Amino acid sequence: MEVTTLEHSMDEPTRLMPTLEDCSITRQILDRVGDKWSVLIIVNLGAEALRFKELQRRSGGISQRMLTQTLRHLERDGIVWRKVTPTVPLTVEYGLTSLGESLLNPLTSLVEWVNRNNTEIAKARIGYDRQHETQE
Amino acid sequence: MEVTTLEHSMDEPTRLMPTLEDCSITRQILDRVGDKWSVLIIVNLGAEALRFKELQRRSGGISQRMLTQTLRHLERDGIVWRKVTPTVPLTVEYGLTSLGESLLNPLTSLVEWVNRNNTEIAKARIGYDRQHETQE
DNA sequence: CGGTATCCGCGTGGATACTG
DNA sequence: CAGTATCCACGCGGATACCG
Repeated sequence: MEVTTLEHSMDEPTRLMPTLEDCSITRQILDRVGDKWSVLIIVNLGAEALRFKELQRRSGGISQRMLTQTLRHLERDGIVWRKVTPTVPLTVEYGLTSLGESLLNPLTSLVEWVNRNNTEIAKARIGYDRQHETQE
Repeated sequence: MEVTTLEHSMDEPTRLMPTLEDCSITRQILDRVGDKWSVLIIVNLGAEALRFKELQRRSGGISQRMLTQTLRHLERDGIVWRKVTPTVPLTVEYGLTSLGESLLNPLTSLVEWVNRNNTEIAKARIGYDRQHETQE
């Protein structure tokens, strides 16, 4: 990976800036992370492997269709595994692969950033909205 | 770096992640990060403050409308600042606030994760697709 | 230069019904 | 239980035209 040394006058030391604009694959993965349910599913599976119905219950109001779709995408990307036990009725379990586990870390730091800064963001929004409510 | 095998016993009730499903604000920020252009804009502004046109040129094929919209959202959230200099013609500069700078870190780790694992993901996709191409 | 306004196609995702 | 199939509303985002 090429390292771009940036002369930051901020308190930040040198940071390597990964080029992302040229990798279409990066865009694709980011889209996956950014879609409506992926993060929630990954986090829920991060604690333990779960069956379909249980996963659905823990994921708030996700519909059956969206849960299936999201799981298929994540399975295709090698982030979750799927194990079918042919009992009657069927038992299907989902969990994170090692790749998925490794994704949990950057994802966690992102979620933690949000949790750390959500009040500041909320304040910023209020300030912005007040300043721009000249006329409605 | 190999994945630290975090083996969660099934009876382990404690969560290793902050709960995100109950915070609607978290969902909102994640949506922002996940939308088509935000990450690209933030990373581009991470290097240096930029004027509108220059930012547009560095952001590949983003349209004027989407760039404006994305910047307004990020400004509202307190992630980027906007400075207007009333020259003729107008000079408008955008940059990251300290909040935005702090977001750069988790974002970078996420992008780096993608860069580290994109080949593995690509392989996983090929394998999945081959296994599921029963008929086309 | 740095936007806003308008139109519109297309994909995302919800609701519902049905299957193995 | 764990899906698939179908229909459809909504909003994202592109293209284009115009403004201060």
